[in-house]
Amino acid sequence: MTEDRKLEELEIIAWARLLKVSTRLLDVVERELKAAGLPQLAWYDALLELHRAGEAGLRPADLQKEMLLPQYNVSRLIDRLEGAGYAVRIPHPEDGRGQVLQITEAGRVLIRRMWRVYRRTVAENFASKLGKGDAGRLAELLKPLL
Amino acid sequence: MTEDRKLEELEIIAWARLLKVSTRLLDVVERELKAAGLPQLAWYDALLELHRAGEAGLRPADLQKEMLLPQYNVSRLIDRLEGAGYAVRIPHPEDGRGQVLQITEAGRVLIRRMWRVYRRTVAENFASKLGKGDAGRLAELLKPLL
DNA sequence: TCAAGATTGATGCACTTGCATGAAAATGGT
DNA sequence: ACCATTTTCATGCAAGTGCATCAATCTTGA
Repeated sequence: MTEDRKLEELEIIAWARLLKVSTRLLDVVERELKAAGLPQLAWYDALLELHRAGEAGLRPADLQKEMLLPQYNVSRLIDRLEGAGYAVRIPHPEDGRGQVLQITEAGRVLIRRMWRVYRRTVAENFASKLGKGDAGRLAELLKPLL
Repeated sequence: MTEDRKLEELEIIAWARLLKVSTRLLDVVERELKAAGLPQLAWYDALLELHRAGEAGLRPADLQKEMLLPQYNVSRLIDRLEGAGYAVRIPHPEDGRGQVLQITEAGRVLIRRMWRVYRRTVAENFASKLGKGDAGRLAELLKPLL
């Protein structure tokens, strides 16, 4: 049974703050990436998944699940990644409908360049503002929400 | 001086989790709103600001600051709100360039309808998953990030 | 084995967003 | 008072997203 009680004041505040913090930080990250002449964070996320998948590659549907994006959106994101030379589509050897995605060397280079900017931005705007041990506490608090 | 040390593992985890939780929950909220035949959350945010501004109304530039949206985006959001009858643009009496935005009665009705769905979704997917006192702790941890 | 249904991925079309720029009014320095 | 600058808001055009739907292939059950 799902609870149906009213939201407490503190719960609303926590939710609002969570929302504000994450959108604001995402905003900063996107701005920094753009300022550095780099693509959107979504490209990073996608390429990172492909990178992790390694030689075996990843199927679009799996990428979709990881990224919480609608199918058509993934399809077009791949279009652009492939167009830019950061990933390739390979026909799936066993499933004639599907394909396998792999990151290219250029893609790996891009990931590293993006990570430098990403890491710095998160360090400056997130990590450095937390007190000692707070990151761990925050992670713990958020765990049940996943 | 901004810190430049590497990110600790726990900090990365906290950041990733924060991101995941907020985007996932936002996703659910948007889906629930749509399922209820209601507009996007952005409309709620905008109308709520206008509602809070009361009789005096709000200038587009102020709305923009609150909502963290680019100027052109706010301009067009207002177009749609006005087109749908939820808000009105009134020429600013003293500043000939500007205008004042006011929520309409229909807008107030919409807010209430949206809040019911919004509240329920946040209660079910956020508040109810937190332990006793965790909302307060979460809010405290996030405070310095604002 | 074969037809019904499910799964995988792409795409046409309408709408939204991003970017650059514009027009109109206000402000500020001389 | 006047011109240059700034502020406020809108908009044309390109790019991205949402939605519905499609074609191709795979799976399942009789």
